[in-house]
Amino acid sequence: MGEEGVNGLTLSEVARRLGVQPPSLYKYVDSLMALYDQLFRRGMQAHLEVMRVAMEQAGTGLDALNAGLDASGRWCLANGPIAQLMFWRPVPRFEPSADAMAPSVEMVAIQRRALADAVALGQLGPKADSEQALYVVSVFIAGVFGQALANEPDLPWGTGRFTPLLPKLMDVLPALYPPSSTKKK
Amino acid sequence: MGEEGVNGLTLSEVARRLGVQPPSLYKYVDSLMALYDQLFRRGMQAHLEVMRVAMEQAGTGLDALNAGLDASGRWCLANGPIAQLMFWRPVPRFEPSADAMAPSVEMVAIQRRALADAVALGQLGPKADSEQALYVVSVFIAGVFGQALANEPDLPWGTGRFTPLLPKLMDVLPALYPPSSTKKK
DNA sequence: GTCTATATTATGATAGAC
DNA sequence: GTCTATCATAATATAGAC
Repeated sequence: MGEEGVNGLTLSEVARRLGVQPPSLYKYVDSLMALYDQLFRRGMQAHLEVMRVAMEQAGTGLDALNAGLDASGRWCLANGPIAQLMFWRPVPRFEPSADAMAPSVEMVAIQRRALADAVALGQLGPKADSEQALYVVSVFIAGVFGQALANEPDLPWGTGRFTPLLPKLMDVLPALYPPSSTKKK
Repeated sequence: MGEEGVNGLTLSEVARRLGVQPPSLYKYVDSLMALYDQLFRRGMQAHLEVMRVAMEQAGTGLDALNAGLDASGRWCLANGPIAQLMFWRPVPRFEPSADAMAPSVEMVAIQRRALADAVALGQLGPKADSEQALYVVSVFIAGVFGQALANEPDLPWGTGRFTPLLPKLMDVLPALYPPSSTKKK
């Protein structure tokens, strides 16, 4: 997928690199689309786990959210093609199964919780406890990750022109959702 | 490209839809990659023109920048697959020619100029007259456009969950690059 | 400027031997 | 669990007739 594009994956090439004949693969996978589904499922699971651990270690509220996005960005950049498969859907006739999508639902939930915590802590105004705020955060991460992957895919997270911008962008969240009082965490 | 993904374009399918045999196409185009280059070049040209007109009509500084990004977003969403070809590079062995890239260079220049104007007008602080500020803006547009195209590709610009966020994000630019004095445009 | 015919290469998938 | 053989399909591209 890295060499030929995400939808350049073929069972023939997989077989070639495994030193095996193509029909042998059908003992392990039902079809090419089933293989994509496996890659999608495992990717979603690994990504969720990485994010969850980072957020739990960081605490609550904005700290957790920032740590989670940082971990997410690192994982996505380190797993470029899988992340593209997960978040950009570049394979026309591939629809992930409900099973494969499950971790994604959970991921949204923990981010939503972090936003609610940030509001409870007075880090953000009440409007940040919303779907819209979640979309804003998703735009930040999608923008940074997308630009990094398209323009400097080989640079590690935290270097280059784009990935260092994510913390700066997260710092303006309070400008978008100003806390009413001035109490700090 | 819309139906099969950007790199699902084939000369055979083009011929099929033109009601023509595949070899006939070689009178008009040297190769599949040359066809991609034409699509890229014309797309870049049209996109630049749309942006330039919108910015000139809107005035200078942040007004021009906002109008340009709005026009850009509309164009990209209305020309999804071409925009993907232009900004995401989803075709592995395709490298746009220098000729095809030329409008892109000009596009960066006019955005840079709008940022400099915004600083001169006191709308943004001096640090906004920088490459970094350009990257921030590109992250905004890439994030919004990417999320819109991936999640709600058929909704027009200005509707849905993501594209209405772009003006709100542009509104926080002064929080990222605060003007030193408080003079307004 | 269009066509037929063809070369070359590749794919996903199945049947069935071992 | 791996293989060979095969089916059906598709792609880019060229040669050369008309």
